[in-house]
Amino acid sequence: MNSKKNNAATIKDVAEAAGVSVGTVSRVLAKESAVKPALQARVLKAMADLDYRVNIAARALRTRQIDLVGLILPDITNPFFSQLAKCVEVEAVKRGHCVMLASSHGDCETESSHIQAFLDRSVRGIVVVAAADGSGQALKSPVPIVSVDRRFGRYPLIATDHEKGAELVADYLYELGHRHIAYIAGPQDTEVGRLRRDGFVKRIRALGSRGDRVTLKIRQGRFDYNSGERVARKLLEASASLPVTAIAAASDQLAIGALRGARDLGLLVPEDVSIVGFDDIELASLVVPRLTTVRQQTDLLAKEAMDLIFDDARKPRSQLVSGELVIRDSSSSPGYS
Amino acid sequence: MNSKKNNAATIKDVAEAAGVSVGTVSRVLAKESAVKPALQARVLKAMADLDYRVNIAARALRTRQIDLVGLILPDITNPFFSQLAKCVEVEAVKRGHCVMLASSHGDCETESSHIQAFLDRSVRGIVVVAAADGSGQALKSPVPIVSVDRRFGRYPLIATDHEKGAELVADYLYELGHRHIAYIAGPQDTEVGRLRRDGFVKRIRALGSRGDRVTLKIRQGRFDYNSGERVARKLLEASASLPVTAIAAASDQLAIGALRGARDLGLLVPEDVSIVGFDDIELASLVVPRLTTVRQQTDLLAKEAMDLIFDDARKPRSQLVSGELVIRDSSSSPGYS
DNA sequence: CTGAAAGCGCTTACAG
DNA sequence: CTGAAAGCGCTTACAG
Repeated sequence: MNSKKNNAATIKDVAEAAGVSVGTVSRVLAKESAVKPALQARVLKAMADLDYRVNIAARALRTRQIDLVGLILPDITNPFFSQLAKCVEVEAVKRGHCVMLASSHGDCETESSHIQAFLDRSVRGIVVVAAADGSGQALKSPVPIVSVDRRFGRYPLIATDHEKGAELVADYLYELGHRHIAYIAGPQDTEVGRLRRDGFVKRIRALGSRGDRVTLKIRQGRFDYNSGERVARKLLEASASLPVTAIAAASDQLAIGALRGARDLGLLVPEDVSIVGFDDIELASLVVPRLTTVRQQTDLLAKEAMDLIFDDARKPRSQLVSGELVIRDSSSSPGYS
Repeated sequence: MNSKKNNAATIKDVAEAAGVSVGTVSRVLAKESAVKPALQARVLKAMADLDYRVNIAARALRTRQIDLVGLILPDITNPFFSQLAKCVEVEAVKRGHCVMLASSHGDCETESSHIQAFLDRSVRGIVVVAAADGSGQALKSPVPIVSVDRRFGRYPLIATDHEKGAELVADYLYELGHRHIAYIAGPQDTEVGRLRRDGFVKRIRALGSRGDRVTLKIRQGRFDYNSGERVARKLLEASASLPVTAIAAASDQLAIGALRGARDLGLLVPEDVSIVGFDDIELASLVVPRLTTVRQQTDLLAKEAMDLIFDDARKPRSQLVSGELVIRDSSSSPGYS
């Protein structure tokens, strides 16, 4: 019976080939512990000769840790989330980790079952964009969890300063001279939806009470293209008597839907109505006309989140990342032609 | 010393609590093997009482398998790929598996290092959209690998019938009466780019040699928005003398970029120029005007790929999924007003 | 600095 | 049908 099987080489095979103990091989694997150069060289050669690859499962069983971070998103096809996923993956790879991806489809139970699955797999940490407000309340986790964009349970949240971002838009539209404004809100059962709306509405009201009066219509949408189109249409059809000159939307997708809605009614943007979004997804600069919006710095959001997971020293706490107003072609002073 | 630690319960704890051997617990875990109902009930109760969760790493070490499939994409922010990722995730969850996501960023070395990382983690199989033509040639894998959309090495490929899809577009434009046509090709170092171009060009030439002559301009783009805009602009500016009445693009992103380019030149779509895409990403039905395109059935692509990974019985082999022409508002007969 | 050995938590022949 | 036991491939005190 040949001791050499056609299976992959193990640490034992390497130890034999190098004429050392498995402990020594393990130590050169770990890099930290000092091993005499001569032995180290022999071990390295044996590993190369045998095409040795460490067995991750065995290591995970011993150390109760694995180079893996979990990422849970409501919907990977949402361009903002896919942008975020990309950045999270980049940050994970930088740290020598892989990422496991799961979709909650906006459902809390699906979400928590995925979290449990990640925990079962001994992930190093979990990044989650919560499925809905109030999800994840009951959860206890042995590893760091950090929520991004939408808060999960009582875990720290890394998010854009939605309120301030929305204020930027309010200031901008008011300064342009708009006094008949509509706001298409995101879902009010999400914190993001509420913060953006509150930031916008409060600021507009404040401006209106100090200076010129402003009429403000608030409409409810989801975050997607279709509801943006539908709501904008109703808004613009209905406004024959008291026309709205500007629409601020809670997301770029809503705004892009609104662009469509306006177009279908034969209205020109920005001549007849200005439209402003939020997020600055890739598409925002490509639609016709290019969309004025608030840029979320996804790379920073991802980096902060991963720092929170990997920096054991740092106290885990929520953090806001500022949004930036990006002015493009979908906005102008009212009545401009 | 208390035998009860604050660590999670193991199979041994469950065995003790239920008064059976660990083998028996393992058997009820496996479900297959028959265990007497009375014992089974005791074990189940003990598991519930102790909030027992099986240790995946230990199981993986023993069985050399883990409920994990790998997914490698050139770029998750590409809407077609993110759609595909969503479908793959859904199919994986159906089969009780998690998915690991990695981005190759179009780089072959990054790609192969991710493949290796997946293999090291004992994934059940890998789905990969190749970074570039010819990538993955050298690779040997102990688990099934299947490529989707862009072939990886000599592994089976599940893809839309790009050639036939492109022919659909050629037939459609010709029948509408277009005789001055441009094609914006995808990268020719990708099979997809070549197949779509060849399908389109050959069919147009065939039609042109049998019936009315057709002038066909072929331009080179990548698959993204920006190159579509740039190329379309040059094409339409240059065509003052011999105007092009229709542009077929190798992807929706190209086509949407072309829409922008046309718009910036003051051209109306479809009145001045028809534009047709390929893929049917979500956005295609939301841009202004709605884009005529060829729909790729991502759900089917994902399902076939996963079937290939999980159906050990089935002979792994490539398969084409048909594309469907979706006619919307960006195309019409030439000279239509 | 290095080796011998225990042990992580499972699964699975092997008996009975 | 069930139990006792070996063993998957590592890491890490423990000696020396």
